[in-house]
Amino acid sequence: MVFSTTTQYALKILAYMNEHKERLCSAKTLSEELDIPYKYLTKIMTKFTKNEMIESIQGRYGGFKLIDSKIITIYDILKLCDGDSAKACIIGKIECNEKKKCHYHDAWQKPRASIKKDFLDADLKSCGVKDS
Amino acid sequence: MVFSTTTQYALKILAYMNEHKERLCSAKTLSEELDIPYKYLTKIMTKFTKNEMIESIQGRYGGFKLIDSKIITIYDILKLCDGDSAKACIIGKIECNEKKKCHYHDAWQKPRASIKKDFLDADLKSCGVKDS
DNA sequence: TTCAAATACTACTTCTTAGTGGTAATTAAA
DNA sequence: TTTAATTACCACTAAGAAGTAGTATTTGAA
Repeated sequence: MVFSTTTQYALKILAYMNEHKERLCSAKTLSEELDIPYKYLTKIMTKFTKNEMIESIQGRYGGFKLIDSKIITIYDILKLCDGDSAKACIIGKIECNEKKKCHYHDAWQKPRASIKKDFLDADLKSCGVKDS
Repeated sequence: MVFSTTTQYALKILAYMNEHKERLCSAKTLSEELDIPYKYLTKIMTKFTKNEMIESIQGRYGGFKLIDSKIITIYDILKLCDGDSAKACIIGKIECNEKKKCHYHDAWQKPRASIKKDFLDADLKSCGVKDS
């Protein structure tokens, strides 16, 4: 189980944008600051924009920014980049449920539930913020 | 976050072998029963054998079997197929720890701990067995 | 209105994972 | 000792993810 390169990039990018939400972030800046290949990064940004996770402003002095009103969870990010992170069955069995369990069903339940719940709770804008 | 095809195959294979530990399982049988491409399966089996996760018996009437004395956890299987499933930092930051946390550190702790603990506890031979 | 700096788009290359093909080596039964 | 069914090995192809290249489009300032 691994988070793809794209997912890791995505998480880094959004965390950076969140830390600098007062200004636009250009692809050039993001690429340099986060050490992500420029062209690959722009691809990811376009994807985010199309999925309305962020807003893009074109033309000179343009860039990207988070949408104030929008809540983005870690789960949303993973889902967009890698697909559903907490699939019901670890071995992809269709008929795997509480009544008819695959061999690994019980062992997978806790990690899976934790991933789903904790990542759905983890709003990008607040998850790095200390409780006070 | 996704379990690779190889990992899913591996989990299926070992669960099947565990359910039939009284006899040898040939690659042909495993391939047919579990619907895994034969040639790809034999590659995985060789890998398992080399890592001493299972035992292989060559020649006619040969096949594969679990080693009675050997404990195999889900964690072992994931590690062999996909690498460490519970990396310390979700975005691969080297300096990410309790003192200096990355943006996602706290959100990742519970799922990560659950994966590590519950998968290390999940012995192949007993994880599908009901408590009695 | 021109221009430079930015995003958007299309297509390609490279690398890794998944899957295939052929053959050698092994082994127990007949 | 022959044979057939098995694992082991080597090399290839196919598909998908990661990364690159070039160009079109957009846009605000000079």
